[in-house]
Amino acid sequence: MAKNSDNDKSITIYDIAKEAGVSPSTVSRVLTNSANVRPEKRDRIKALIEKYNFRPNALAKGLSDTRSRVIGVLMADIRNPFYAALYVACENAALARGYRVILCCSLGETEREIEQLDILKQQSVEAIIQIGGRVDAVITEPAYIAKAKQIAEKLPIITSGKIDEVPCYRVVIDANEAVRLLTEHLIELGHERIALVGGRLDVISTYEKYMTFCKILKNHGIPINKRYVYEGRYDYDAGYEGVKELMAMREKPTAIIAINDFCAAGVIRRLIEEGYRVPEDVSVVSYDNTYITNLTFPKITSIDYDYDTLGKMLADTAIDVANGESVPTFRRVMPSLVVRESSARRNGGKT
Amino acid sequence: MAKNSDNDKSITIYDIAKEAGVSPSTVSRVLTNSANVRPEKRDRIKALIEKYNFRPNALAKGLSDTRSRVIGVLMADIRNPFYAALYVACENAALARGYRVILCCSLGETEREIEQLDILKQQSVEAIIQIGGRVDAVITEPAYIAKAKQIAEKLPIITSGKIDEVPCYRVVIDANEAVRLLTEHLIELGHERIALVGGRLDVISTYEKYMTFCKILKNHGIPINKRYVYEGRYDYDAGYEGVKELMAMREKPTAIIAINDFCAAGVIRRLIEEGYRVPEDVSVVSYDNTYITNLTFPKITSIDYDYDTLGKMLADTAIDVANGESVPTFRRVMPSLVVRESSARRNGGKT
DNA sequence: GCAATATTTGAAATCGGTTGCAAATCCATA
DNA sequence: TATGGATTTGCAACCGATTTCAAATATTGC
Repeated sequence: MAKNSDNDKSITIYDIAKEAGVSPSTVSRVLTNSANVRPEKRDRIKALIEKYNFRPNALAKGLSDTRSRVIGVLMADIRNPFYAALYVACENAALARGYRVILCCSLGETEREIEQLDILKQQSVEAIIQIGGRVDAVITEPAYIAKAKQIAEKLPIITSGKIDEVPCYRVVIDANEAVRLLTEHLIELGHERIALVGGRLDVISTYEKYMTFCKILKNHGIPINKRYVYEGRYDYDAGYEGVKELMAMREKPTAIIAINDFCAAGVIRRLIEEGYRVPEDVSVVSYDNTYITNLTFPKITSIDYDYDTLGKMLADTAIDVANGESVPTFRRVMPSLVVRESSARRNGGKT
Repeated sequence: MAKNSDNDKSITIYDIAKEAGVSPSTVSRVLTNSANVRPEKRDRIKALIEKYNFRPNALAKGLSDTRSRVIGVLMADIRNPFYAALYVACENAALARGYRVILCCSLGETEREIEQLDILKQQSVEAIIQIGGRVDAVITEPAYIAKAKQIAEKLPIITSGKIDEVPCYRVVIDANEAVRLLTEHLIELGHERIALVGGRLDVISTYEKYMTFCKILKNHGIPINKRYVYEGRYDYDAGYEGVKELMAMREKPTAIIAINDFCAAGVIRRLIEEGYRVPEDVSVVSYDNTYITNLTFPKITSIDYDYDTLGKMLADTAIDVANGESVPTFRRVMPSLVVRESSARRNGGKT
């Protein structure tokens, strides 16, 4: 049961070397495939490696060649399916290129995230992927900026968001397109009284969504009603509370864009509790297309980000930069709309 | 933007030493607090550490003192909220004791999981927490056993499940108690025709649940109907399909125990589609108490495992064992029942 | 003020790999 | 068979910490 005492020592390159009757350098060479080794010896060494199931110590390797082959992924909370999906996508992409990934979750605490930037550096990661800007944590505190700046001087930072004043590589979802897809989807279904639920306008990404939303309405000649914007957190409760407020209005919205799937679930729940039918009376759509969209009834129409592609782009950018290749500092990926059951043509139903 | 070229080199203990006019050993001593250092020097060194925000290279540290202060966590899929919750709990507990955590997800592929056992060892983790036995992946293939056995000789393995033939420390949820809580909850509500949906009986943990379930029914003098068991995967579809089959029967069940929350969501969906009301016509309960229980309508009555406690126990066990402390090889944690909206007293309703 | 003891300190070895350089071995050609 | 160039190999230094051991310095008691 390995009480961490007895035969703890692992096999090293020296053991292999001795048994093969060669020098450690030679073993290293076959390990890394970095130079020719006489076939006869090579086979002998390989056999031993096989026999003992030898794996070079990753710590030592990282130390000596100063290439740790590890990248760090920093995000708010892996329990959020949006992040989890992206994490797995990044990891798969990294793995495919021989890199490992270290995960750090700030859980929304700025201080912890600052700490984690240091930890990642300490772990000799070759690059940091910061997946952020999507949750309540508004990480723009000066202390965070300062630390990120400091780190960014040593290590490339790749972000799916945006870190003020900090030079980093950005791989972002085209938010304008996302807003457009949702808004025009609803407009095509005949909706004009469209409400926005959840998210805070002092979060840049949310604010941008709002602005685009207004622009699109204007383009379609639909009047903008500021009362149709319910600011809140990025969770279920925000949706639930938002509906309470919106449906108490005289001119009730006929469609709601929730800031994410969690929020949409809250929206739907409250609507149903109040006796509205979704989507017959009110259409509900949201961003993220996590599996939550399939768990509610009705299933939610949502914006999909193609997590695999996005994750791969993040990881590839990180690894390319780490390898000194020149990489565009800005990339965007296009979202798409997945229509499910929660959105439908507007009817004359109850107002 | 750190193109991984220019001033890549980080500050080392030597730099600090030189500037402080002392030897590296001395710096190391203040770093690890392992011996006295004259206050004057100590302050000087600490100031420099502060000034440069110096953090000792974790690779070098791990290499030299052969204590990596890292434990590995191996699970099927972090995108599953059950695992995610447990992971975060483990990580927090580990962090609190100065340990870091490396996450590996097998994504249900046995081969990948085998590979990851090697990777973790290669990373010099001090212990491996294997959170498993809960999903479709029935990891009992001989190759896996063999590898786990091999690893277990070098490294302590702590599991929330059970790995055949492999000696490991176990921290498990009392499944009997979980089954009992659910079953008696339903019986108290007047249900006798209780169905089991999802899960495969050739998965040991599922089989054990089934056996306990039967025993409890018998204790209450309720006849066992084998047709009320719908085997399937551990997901939404299993629940959805299960209901289709069960509700086609003559004597329909009045309550359903789903193998987990995903499955329960499918169960509820299908019931509603078929015109049943939950819980008025059919009660639905499940295991895991993930946040999914709050997203459905009605919210799901589910078994909670107290993830924080479980995670802490796993992490503490891992760290204690790694530190050579003697630790019980078996621990159990008691689950509890969280009653929500999906279960109610049986009524005479439609059969 | 000096010996004896206690505390600080630094030199050097170590952890387990990689790699530059020079020596050793190989092969082909003259 | 000797000669030259190309391959293969091993030695030794290095990556950045920790730690043992002995030397240097400080403190104490007399």
